Amino acid sequence: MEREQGALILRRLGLKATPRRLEVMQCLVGERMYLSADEVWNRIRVRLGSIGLPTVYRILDELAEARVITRIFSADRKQYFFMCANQEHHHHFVCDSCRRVVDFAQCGLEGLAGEIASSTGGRVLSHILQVNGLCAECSRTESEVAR
Amino acid sequence: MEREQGALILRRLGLKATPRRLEVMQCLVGERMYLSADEVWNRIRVRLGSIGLPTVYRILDELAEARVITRIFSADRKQYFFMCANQEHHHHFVCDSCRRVVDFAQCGLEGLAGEIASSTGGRVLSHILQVNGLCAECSRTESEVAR
DNA sequence: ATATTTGCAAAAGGTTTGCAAGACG
DNA sequence: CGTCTTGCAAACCTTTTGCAAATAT
Repeated sequence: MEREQGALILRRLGLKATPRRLEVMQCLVGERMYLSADEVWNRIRVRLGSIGLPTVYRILDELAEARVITRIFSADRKQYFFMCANQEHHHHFVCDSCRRVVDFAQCGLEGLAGEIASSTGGRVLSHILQVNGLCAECSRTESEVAR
Repeated sequence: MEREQGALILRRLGLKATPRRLEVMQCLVGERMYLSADEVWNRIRVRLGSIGLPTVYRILDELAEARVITRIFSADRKQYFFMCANQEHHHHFVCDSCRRVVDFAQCGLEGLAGEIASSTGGRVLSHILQVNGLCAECSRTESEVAR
């Protein structure tokens, strides 16, 4: 992501285009994997000289709120963040080994929502769907190791 | 769940059938909704006289590990627990209002796994699927209020 | 100029741990 | 009786907050 493009997104959100925000965005775009707040912090700290962890949290919250980035569910109860190019309804295939994320659109839950509604009488409002596994590369590496 | 039945489950897991464990299990069976550790604690505290919150956590961990209970994902980063009668592969329809849980089996993800594997070259190992909304009762109540 | 943003230190809050005392089988 | 459990207090660790100083527009 160009610096200018990041600034544009921020202004559209009514946020000032500060170096800290631009670095956070650039960091998340640069990675093809999800990161925790402190991982983002450690990466951009080097380049910014100094930035507080609370600031990173504040920025990540703003961006997640604005749906510029996505929170990833994790069993360790930590928050992870990922920049998705895709703004349509979609889900993530998350690699358990390298944490890379691949989007996929098909979720087939529209039909399921109808089934649940008619069988239970309730109303479906949202859903969480995340597929975990090994990406192509890690899958290959693992089978080589096994040999 | 009968007390004796709970004891049987515990013994099969190689765990001693202590009053604390039995109460935790009975509490979760009695509720048709998911509970946080401290909610379980507050409920069984009354009957046990005294029990520490760490003990509740330890018991919930053991039971979740053994898949006797399920952890529920929540946006507030707290852990919630629910006893599922159903041991087959299934998912939960969670009511956002009263937190009641309804199982459903259909998830249609077998096909999706294949699609992801063939399009990305990766391997699907697991998935998280949870549907949120309003159960029949809460859905009804809400529309009454709206009137 | 002024509202927004940030750093710092400290608090919050859920969860975990260490260890001695107690209970189950 | 020996091993598994539990209570208690304290630690942990991620995330949040308060407020004064700095910065973007």
